[in-house]
Amino acid sequence: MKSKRVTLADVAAAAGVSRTTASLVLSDRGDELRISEAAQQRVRRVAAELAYRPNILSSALRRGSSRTIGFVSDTVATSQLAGDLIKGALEHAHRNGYMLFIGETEGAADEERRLVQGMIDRQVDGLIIASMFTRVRAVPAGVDPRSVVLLNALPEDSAMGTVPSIVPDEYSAGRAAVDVLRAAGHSRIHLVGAGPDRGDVPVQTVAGSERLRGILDALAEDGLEPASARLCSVWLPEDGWSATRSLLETGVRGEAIITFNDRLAFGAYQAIHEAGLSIPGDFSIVSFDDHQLASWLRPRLTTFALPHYELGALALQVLLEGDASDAESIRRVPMPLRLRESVAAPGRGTTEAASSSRQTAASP
Amino acid sequence: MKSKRVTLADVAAAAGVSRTTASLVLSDRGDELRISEAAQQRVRRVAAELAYRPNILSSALRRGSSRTIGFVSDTVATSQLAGDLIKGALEHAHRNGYMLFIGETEGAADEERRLVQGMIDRQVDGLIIASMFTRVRAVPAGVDPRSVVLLNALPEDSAMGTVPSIVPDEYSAGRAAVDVLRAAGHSRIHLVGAGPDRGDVPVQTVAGSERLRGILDALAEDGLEPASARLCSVWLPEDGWSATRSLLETGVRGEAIITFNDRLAFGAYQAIHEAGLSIPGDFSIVSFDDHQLASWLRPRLTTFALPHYELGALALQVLLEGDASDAESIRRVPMPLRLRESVAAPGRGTTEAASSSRQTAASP
DNA sequence: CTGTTAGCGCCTTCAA
DNA sequence: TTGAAGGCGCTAACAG
Repeated sequence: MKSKRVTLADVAAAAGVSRTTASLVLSDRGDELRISEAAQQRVRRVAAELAYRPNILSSALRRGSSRTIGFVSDTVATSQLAGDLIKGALEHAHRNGYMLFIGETEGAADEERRLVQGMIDRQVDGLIIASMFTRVRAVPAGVDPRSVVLLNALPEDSAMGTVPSIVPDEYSAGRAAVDVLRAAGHSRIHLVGAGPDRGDVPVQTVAGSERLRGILDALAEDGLEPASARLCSVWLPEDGWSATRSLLETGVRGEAIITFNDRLAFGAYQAIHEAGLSIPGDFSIVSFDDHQLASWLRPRLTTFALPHYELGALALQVLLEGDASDAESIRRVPMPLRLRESVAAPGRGTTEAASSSRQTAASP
Repeated sequence: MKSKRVTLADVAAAAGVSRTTASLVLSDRGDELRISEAAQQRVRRVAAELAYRPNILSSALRRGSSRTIGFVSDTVATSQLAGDLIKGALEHAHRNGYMLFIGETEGAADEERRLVQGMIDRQVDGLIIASMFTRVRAVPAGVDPRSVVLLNALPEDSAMGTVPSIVPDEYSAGRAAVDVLRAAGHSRIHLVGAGPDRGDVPVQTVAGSERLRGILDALAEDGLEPASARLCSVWLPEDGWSATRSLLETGVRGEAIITFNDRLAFGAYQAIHEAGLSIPGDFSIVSFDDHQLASWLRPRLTTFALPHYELGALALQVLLEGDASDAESIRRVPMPLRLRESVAAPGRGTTEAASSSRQTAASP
């Protein structure tokens, strides 16, 4: 980068001491090893004057630690939902003097191998293996399990307990979604995206099955079942739209819907609005993710937020603290409720929340 | 990371040659320096068997290049719009054997200084200084201008010409937005977000003033002016909603709107729909950004895409190729048109595009 | 054709 | 209290 770099030897020479002395002073061990106050002052002053900066590469070579962490994800950096995953990890890293390498694999195993290898070649102190959506995945081969953490991913059975794992607490959020609607007085709750049985979820989505499990458990405790459920193999607005249309055709009104994510909810809003119905007057809706969209919709969408920032920060913290080998190696981070205007008491008609002046499905 | 690392010395010993020989063979200079075929084979075989990987830190120390680039942005990693900026840079880097450090400053100057410094301490070969939205900004102090590129940012006058800069071609997109509407037969074009005069843009947005300049120039060439214009100091859905409502109150119908970004367009859709009007029957809309949302709206939104991926990739390419010191140091990347269903010929009533079965503003 | 020697910049014994 | 020497892993000069 820069042609001429100031080295420790330069500082030592300019201060008239040996490299050792300069090194000790600058790593704050001068007092400990009783180096004369005068010499210390001189070294510090000269270092400041020359704007000396230790070369981390050489110190890494000598001491083993590069103060660098690798962050490898399938496609997390690019997804908006998960940008905060990186952000949490980055900020925590920088606060502690660490730098982060970022890599995206697009799900390709050989690309993952190359990225992980490239990071190890650069002597990273640890690796975060992240996934955009929560899923079960293998730990890359050939890495020291003591310095890896899975982020938004669960280890395969074989690696269970050997590698720490950070995931959102989807199960509790599922339960809480039911609680919100029950508290508003609803007992007829329709599901859009998954259900009615535990196995009725899109393939490979941990979030789906955990949310569903939480919902069914919470309902069961009140002796209830979903009023209806529609499985969508993909969770995009379009899918939410069709599922909700199909629900509307059954003629139900004044009940509640849990959509399995906010994009499905967006589609549900559109379908309900097209049918000339209103939210939350005709349907209360609760969702998951807290996509940016959720607060753009009108009425604003009640949803459980994926705690991306916290997940990312925690991953780094676990990695740095290194107390990885706890028995409790899976950490579930709470998904906070964003209580907004899409929920009201059951029954057709205008409710307090529904009486706002801006009523159409998608008005701001 | 790993406790025991295979070193070049290990390979040399196992192959029964000196470290130099091993080094030469493994860096493919064996033939050049005429090392015996037998020795080369042995070295390669042993290296493969031991899974030898050169330690890039030590080679960086010796040779100067760490095959690592620093990417510092204000808040780009977290924003969805700009995730592809990083992606473009990452992929181009990885394809060329480079690794990327990522840093986010949140716009804080001292944080930026620390991050840049942290990267230089790790001997990065170059720096990409990125901005989430296009703006004019200073080059960080103390970095070699030959190894820096500004991404989605323009250098201050003082640094103009010394540092390459990669930005979207907003001006041409502004012109092209007018062209799209003119080609559809529109001559009455309303602006939502900026205008009517060149100076009427939110502060500090290069995108705003360039888009506006392009629009006004293109109109002027046909002897036209905007039919109306509404400046919004912020470009969120809410702002587009109010501006569009105010436009609707003037009673115009069957004309065209250019919104200055897709979130404004989202608000415009909502307002038009609330008024019981349709797109593109009552209003044709053209926008900028190609936000994810644009293809979720119904009818899908015609918009000019920010070429984030290309911007990021080009930044890296310019950095690696090092032909930075061209006279032409600002590179403008075209913003491709995403022609969708939100544009039709002027005049109230159902048009071919408007006759689709799904007509409400926000239906999927 | 191959090995020896000498650093890159830092840290860490070990002597003085 | 300070300095000399050696080595982390790699590469480049220079011999042989």
